[in-house]
Amino acid sequence: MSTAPTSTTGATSPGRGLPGAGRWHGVVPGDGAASAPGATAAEQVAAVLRALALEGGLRPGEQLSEQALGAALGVSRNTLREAFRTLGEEGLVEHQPHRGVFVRLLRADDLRDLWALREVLECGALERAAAGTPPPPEAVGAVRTARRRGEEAATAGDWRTVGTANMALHAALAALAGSPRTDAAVRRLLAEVRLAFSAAPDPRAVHEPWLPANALLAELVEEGRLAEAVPVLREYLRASGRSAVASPPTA
Amino acid sequence: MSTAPTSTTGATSPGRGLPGAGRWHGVVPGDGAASAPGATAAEQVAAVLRALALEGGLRPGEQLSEQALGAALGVSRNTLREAFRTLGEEGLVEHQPHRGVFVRLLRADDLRDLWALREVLECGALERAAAGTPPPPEAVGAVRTARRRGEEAATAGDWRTVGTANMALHAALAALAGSPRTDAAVRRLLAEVRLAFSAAPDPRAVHEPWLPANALLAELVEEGRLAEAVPVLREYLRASGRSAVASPPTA
DNA sequence: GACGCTGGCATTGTTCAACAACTCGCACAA
DNA sequence: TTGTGCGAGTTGTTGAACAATGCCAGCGTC
Repeated sequence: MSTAPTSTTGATSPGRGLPGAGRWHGVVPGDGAASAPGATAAEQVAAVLRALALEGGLRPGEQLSEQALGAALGVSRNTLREAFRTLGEEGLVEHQPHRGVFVRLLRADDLRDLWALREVLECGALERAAAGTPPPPEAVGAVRTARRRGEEAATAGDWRTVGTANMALHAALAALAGSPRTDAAVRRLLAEVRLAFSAAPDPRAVHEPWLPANALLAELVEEGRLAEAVPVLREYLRASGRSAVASPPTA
Repeated sequence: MSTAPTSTTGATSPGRGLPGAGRWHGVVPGDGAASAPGATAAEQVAAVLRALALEGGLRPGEQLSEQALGAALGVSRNTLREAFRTLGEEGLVEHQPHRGVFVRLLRADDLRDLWALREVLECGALERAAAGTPPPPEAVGAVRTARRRGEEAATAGDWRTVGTANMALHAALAALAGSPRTDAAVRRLLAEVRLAFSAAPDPRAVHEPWLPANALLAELVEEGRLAEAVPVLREYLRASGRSAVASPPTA
């Protein structure tokens, strides 16, 4: 299991310890990974690291040294620790007491678990939305926007953005239920899903196949046919899960 | 540590001081809420505060002062902050930047949301358990144990423990699916549920009515009739949710 | 009297330096 | 080869200090 080549650099490697350490400096100030200006430093740091992990800037299994990262990001160890705790609850990093914080490494079992729970949560949310009062226009708009963004990015060949839009679409579908706790749970799961995809060598192969299904789902939602969207989403997730498990990210 | 005035802090605060502040001292040392000895201080603090919040030791809406609490618990502000972060992710406290952390206050909408998601998650987990391979004996044993504990506590008239066992039973039911992420999500939800119940004036009225349903569920599970347990659990949760919303905790 | 402003004050946010506690790799000895 | 102790390095925690923010009371104005 410890086949991870990155683990060897765990202790002290002045030159090669942290891959692309210097780049963090360029990421810190006013990075595109917008974090609210009013946010605290810990939240900003968490946002930066989240973006980094989700875009493949951090290798799964890699250890995040408090001292090195704190220096690179220009924050104190205490602030960095608060950010770590936030990311830990999101499932992006793993905290091992007295050992350190490691970028989460997802295995086949994790992927199965992830997709199984997604099916329960997302389909459950959509079912609730279908059973209750029609969702507000903004919620439907979010679905439409996510679909459009994904298709535009696909046209532009920006497959990583397609992946982002894809996650946004699923979040928007779940948000139709109008349940803040469902939203939070789905957000957590999708963060892990993105982490799993972040290491994919060919983003296009990962994201492109689902564009037609996304379009169908968005159209059903826009037409208010939520009940019909539920089985579509369920089949979608099952196929997607099989695909993800078949091509494990940590080949 | 012995510095427990807590009155000085409220010097300029004519409105509301910290209700029951002095009681913290009695709970801190070797409290029943056992936290693993190997755990870090931050985790121990989180465990103490969690137990306090769940047993009504902290009033919903109450502000948790870093300085006062840190002094009372004998830890530094930084450590306390880490514990706050943990509890915040569990939904037990709410962190408002530059204002402080407050014990979570659950409103009627929160209760509706909570129970709706419980239905999706718990029933979804049970359905999955029914569809897959039979759960391991330990998982079934956990259900049996939780049921027994609840009934014993009821006989003894210890209704707060009945509530705890009740939550454990629901967690055990969801755990039959064998999904770590489902377990984590359910644990989070149940923590909030316990928080909602913590302020109940009459624990018996809250917990006693569900003992028969618990027994039925446990028996179905022990006999391997998981599929039959699903609708039972669903009706259970709907009735329980109606009851909880009908008698809001912050009457 | 009601409203808006401007202070002071308490609390939170963050940093820093230091020490304690722990893990891990490595040399050494049986 | 195996076990053990040592030492370096990391994480855990503290305490103090300062900055930034929010709250509240007092004041003046309308």
